[in-house]
Amino acid sequence: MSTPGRKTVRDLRRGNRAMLLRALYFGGPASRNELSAQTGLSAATVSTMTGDLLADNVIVEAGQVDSDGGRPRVLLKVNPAYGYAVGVDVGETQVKVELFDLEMNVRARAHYAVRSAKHDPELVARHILTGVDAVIAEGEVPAGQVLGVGVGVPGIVEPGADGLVRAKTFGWEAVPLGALLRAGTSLPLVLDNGAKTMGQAELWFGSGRGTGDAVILLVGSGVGGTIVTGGRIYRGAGMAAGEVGHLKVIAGGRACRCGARGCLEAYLGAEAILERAGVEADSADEEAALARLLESGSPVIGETVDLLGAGLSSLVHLFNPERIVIGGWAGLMLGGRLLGEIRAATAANTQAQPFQPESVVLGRLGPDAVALGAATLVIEPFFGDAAYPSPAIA
Amino acid sequence: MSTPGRKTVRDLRRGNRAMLLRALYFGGPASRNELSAQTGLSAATVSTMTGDLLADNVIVEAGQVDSDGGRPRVLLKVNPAYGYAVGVDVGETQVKVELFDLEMNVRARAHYAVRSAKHDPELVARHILTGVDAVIAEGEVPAGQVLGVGVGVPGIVEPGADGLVRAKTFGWEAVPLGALLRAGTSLPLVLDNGAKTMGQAELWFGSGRGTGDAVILLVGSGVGGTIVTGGRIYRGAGMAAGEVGHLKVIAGGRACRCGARGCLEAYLGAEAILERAGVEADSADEEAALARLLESGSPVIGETVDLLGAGLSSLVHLFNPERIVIGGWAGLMLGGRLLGEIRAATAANTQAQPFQPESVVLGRLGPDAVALGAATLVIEPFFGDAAYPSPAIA
DNA sequence: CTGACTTTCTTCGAGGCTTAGATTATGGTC
DNA sequence: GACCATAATCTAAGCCTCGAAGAAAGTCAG
Repeated sequence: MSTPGRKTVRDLRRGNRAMLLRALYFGGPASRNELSAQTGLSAATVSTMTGDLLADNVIVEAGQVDSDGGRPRVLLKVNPAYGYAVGVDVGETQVKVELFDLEMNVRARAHYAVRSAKHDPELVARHILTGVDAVIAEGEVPAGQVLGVGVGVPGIVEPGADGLVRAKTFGWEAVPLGALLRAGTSLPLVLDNGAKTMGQAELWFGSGRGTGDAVILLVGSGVGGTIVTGGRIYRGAGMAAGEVGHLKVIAGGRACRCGARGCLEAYLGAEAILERAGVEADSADEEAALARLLESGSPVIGETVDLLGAGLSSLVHLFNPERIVIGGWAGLMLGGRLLGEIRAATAANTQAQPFQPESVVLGRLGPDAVALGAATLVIEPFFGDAAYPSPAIA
Repeated sequence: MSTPGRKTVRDLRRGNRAMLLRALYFGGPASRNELSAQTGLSAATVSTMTGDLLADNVIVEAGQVDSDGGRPRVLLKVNPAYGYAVGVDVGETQVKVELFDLEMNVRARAHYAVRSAKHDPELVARHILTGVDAVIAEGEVPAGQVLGVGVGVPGIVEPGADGLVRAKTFGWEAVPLGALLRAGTSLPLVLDNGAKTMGQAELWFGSGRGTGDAVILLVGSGVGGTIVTGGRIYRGAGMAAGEVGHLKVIAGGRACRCGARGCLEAYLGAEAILERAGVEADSADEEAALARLLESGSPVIGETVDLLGAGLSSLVHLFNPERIVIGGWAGLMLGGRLLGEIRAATAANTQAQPFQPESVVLGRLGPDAVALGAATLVIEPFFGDAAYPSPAIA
């Protein structure tokens, strides 16, 4: 058994405070009275608590609204300028650094091209660090108000202070990216898999919004995923859960770049699809090539849909999710034209009872959400009880 | 986002009380002092809380132990006679009803043979109800002390008051077993999939003990499973999660009795293995037949191990579990001789990083644990904050 | 313009909770 | 028998949330 193990009477207030902040953050502006109804807390408690939060400048007033013949209600909202978070997307071709306020409006950006196929860890770290300084300067944010830096990387991030990253596609074998960054900044750092940061973005602001149990698929050049249980990203015992790309669909089948055979990623990512169709394309023109292939009516596409359906069926039977979100540029391209076929293929592989075809939907945020999601990782502790496994912190 | 939403100061005590009971239940007898250390609660709190629990008769003293030259410590333990739970295993060939005390000692049993392939729901319900009365009478338990009846059934149990069960193998299509039982007893009822009740048993008392994230496989005639996240069984949005048997291993492959193709269960359960080997056997002598097949060195066995390895690999990549437990009579038979091969097959399909071959282990409880696990479902609320999705309650 | 009414928000006392520190209980050691 | 060590309980203090009562800030009829 695990130990939820809450303790003192003070944790109680922390928890309730977090709940109230969540209601305010995701439910938009609300009056004290509405908050009381939403959270179940008494009006008295809401009153003292909002008093504290206002004093701390975490929330601010946001206008008034008349009430039928009574005292008008004062609306409250989270103060977007209370703090800022930096989100970083370490991608195949570039490093993107963006500064967000608490409402996740972009305040500044910095992009650095990276020569494909050559991902020197130290260079990447340097890009990130200069980028962080640049966006903070450009965004004109007071020094103490940056809450932290979230970094979405390919591959698996090991738990631990060094932020060890293993990413086959980058040729990274236990690269201590966390330590490299730690040496150059004193801001709080959070590292996580890019597919998970993107999943977090879809969960908070996109198609996953409001769901407690969901699977979010990121189909780009390769395939990644995020599993949501109980409204939170599930990371497993060693932060490596949710590797949907290496779900087996045909045991002993096509070789995958991970070294094994028959993984979903051996059939589904843009790279695998193009290879299977015999199309040559380097990562720069994958997008155009995939679009052409889709138009051409190649049988490879039909096979791909079938295999995706089989994979989704496995996910349905294992997780019984409320929703399945397909994202990533290739996923959106495929799903944009073939969502009906994908749903049908899934249904064909799945017992009717637990599966609703309409639960398979497309992502709403586009492929740029990795940095956004990485920034939310920095914000998340605000709204949580922190009694959950968190991404690696360096 | 989900809403942990704890509220009043009273929930706090309930939570701490549950934590303390858990420590006592799973950690065996302990002194107040040890409890204080284990739970992190102050000695004073432990003192008042144990006072309450003693007054309520939930715990009892269990002897003394000298301490180096000081006041001897008084040991406390959960009172096994505080209450009793009935566990029911609705199996293919029989209905087993067993009465347990809080320490999960069996106090009485009643078994009812069921003619194979004919599972009249009303008959099953009648067997259960007579069985419940019989074991309570035989166990000589005071009327008010039976805490409830837990029932492990094949197939999927829908959430809701009627306890709707869907079990293809029984030909049950939305059978309201909960309602049928409700009509015949006023005891609290809990229904869940038999693979999950067994998983719960392994989690609490068997090979899964102490793990927070685990996958427990039940391989019998068919294949079922239990997924454990955060120390609790994960049930998904509609109680249907963890259907490991319908994980795809070869998309478009062999037909499964669920109607789809390529499921793990189309290759792995005793039924599927024997079919693939061309052995005729009805459910009564499946066990002997499988044993013979294993001795014979049939190539089917090697294939089976490979496919099991592929399936486990999928589970590793999705859940990153701390441990994988293989249980069920066929699973134990297979794993008993071929555990090394199974581990190797899994490793061959899996990236080295997140997977430790030794994390695949055999179950420790044998196939009789379904009823035991069902009874624990009745006990579980005692130790929990109940703010988690629970099995269907009728 | 005034007074009644409505609705929102704040204040206050009560009841609970956990904690730290003092106190009592219970044994051994010299 | 004096002294010490450890275990368990008692007491006072500080938080927390809640319900009820009161204050605030409008509307609306006459």
